Amino acid sequence: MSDPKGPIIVWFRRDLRLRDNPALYWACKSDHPVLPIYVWSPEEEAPWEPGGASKWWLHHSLAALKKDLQEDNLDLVIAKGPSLETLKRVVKETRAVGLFWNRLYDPATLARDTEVKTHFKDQGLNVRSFNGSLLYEPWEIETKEGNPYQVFTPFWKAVRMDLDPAEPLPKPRKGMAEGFEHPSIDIDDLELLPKIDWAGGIQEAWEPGEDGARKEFDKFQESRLEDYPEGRDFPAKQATSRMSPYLHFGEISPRTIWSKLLEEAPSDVLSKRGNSTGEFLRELAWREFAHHLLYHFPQTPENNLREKFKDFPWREDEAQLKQWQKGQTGYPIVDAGMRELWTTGYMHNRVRMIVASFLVKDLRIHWIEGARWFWDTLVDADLANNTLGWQWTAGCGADAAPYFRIFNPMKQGEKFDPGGEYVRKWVPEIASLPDAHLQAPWEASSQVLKEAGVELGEDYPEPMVDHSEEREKALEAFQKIK
DNA sequence: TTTTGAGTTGTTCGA
DNA sequence: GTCGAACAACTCAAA
Repeated sequence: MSDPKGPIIVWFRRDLRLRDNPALYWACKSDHPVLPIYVWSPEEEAPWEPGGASKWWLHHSLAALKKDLQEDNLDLVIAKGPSLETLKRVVKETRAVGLFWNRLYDPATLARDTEVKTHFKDQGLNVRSFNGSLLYEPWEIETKEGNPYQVFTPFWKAVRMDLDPAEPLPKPRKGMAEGFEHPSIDIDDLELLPKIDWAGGIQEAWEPGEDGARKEFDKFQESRLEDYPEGRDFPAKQATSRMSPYLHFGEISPRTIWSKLLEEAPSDVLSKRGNSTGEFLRELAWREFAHHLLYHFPQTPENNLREKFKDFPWREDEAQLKQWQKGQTGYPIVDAGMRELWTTGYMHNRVRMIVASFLVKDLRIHWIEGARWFWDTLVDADLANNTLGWQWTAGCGADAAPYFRIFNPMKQGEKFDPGGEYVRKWVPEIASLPDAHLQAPWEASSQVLKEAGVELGEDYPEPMVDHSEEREKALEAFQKIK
């Protein structure tokens, strides 16, 4: 059924870019026409189908990709339906000779891709998959015993110095691939955008797509990187890289980031602490670590990595979970974070830890409830990172926070939002309180509250629980599973 | 096989 | 106000 002049299909998934895209690059290198396709099949990622914010991002990324490909005379075909069936149909209709893609590593898509690969290989197609989203393949990095690393520091020591990422591949040259016509549905037909338009805040904060990724990275490298080690802890500063959604959807590759940063810095920045380039690349290695862990421990999105946590006395409390989700806990720094998330699809990393600690330790609601909420609301929702982050906070994951590390929301607020800028932005109803009372309004005198025009329980909630009491209860709960 | 050192992001208490 | 110790014991990774 295949035709010697038939196309090679490039199956786009979470690699929505032209530069350093191995599947696209090698397809364009061949002397076949290239047919790029995106197949929307969220049910194949169950139970982690992309959430609302993620779908918003995807919509705009696909539009950007389609436009970018057009400049190379390539027409992105959009389809929906089960991947294997859809690809079978397209292969048949186009008499394709090859199918290329970049690998993914989460359990659901991995299983699907294996099935797809087997099917088309049996059909005699040239099926090739590439590494487009990691610095190393998960199976390449192992301890001397041959096991996957479960502690970050030895992992980082093992990878940082020999990491010699191949030069990022260039954008395929125009004219290398002849356009190939095939019917497509509209991106709009995928219905990725919310029915109620809640995305205004996200729209303002982000520009999805490969161009957006490069602009954001350039800005980071030029102006935010130098202050990164210090500044990244202060949510009002916006000193983080903001690369997470772009990395998740593959709009920039980690290899590109790695090589761009190292070409201007000596490689010993990786071995000593305090250098901003090294500190940031270390964070990129955390992303790598998270993806390797998910590959080796595919049960962890739902299950504790540490077995003994099965007896942890989690509480079920729908009402409290809702208060947390809506940013109505009465703890300003927590509420600020949860509202930033709801409005912009993003939350500053420092604040993610604070709100996560509050859910898991103060409320002792199961970490998976937090993971699910983040999954639906974050534009950078990523199964590997989300799983590692929540299990780390809860204490049940790899290299986890020790049981006694319980964030104090008032202290964290005073330390990392000393001028109250972040809290005032997201919790405007208490913005007139003086700095001294901003992180704990219930401790202000009635006089101070009155002057600020704040009536607790009316304009802004009383604290939903008492932090120091809950801290003690959390410590007790950990005693039980010792 | 056994031993040894070490482990992202914190808080509280008492000197 | 500042500083160091305590907060458990365990698991991992390497020697």
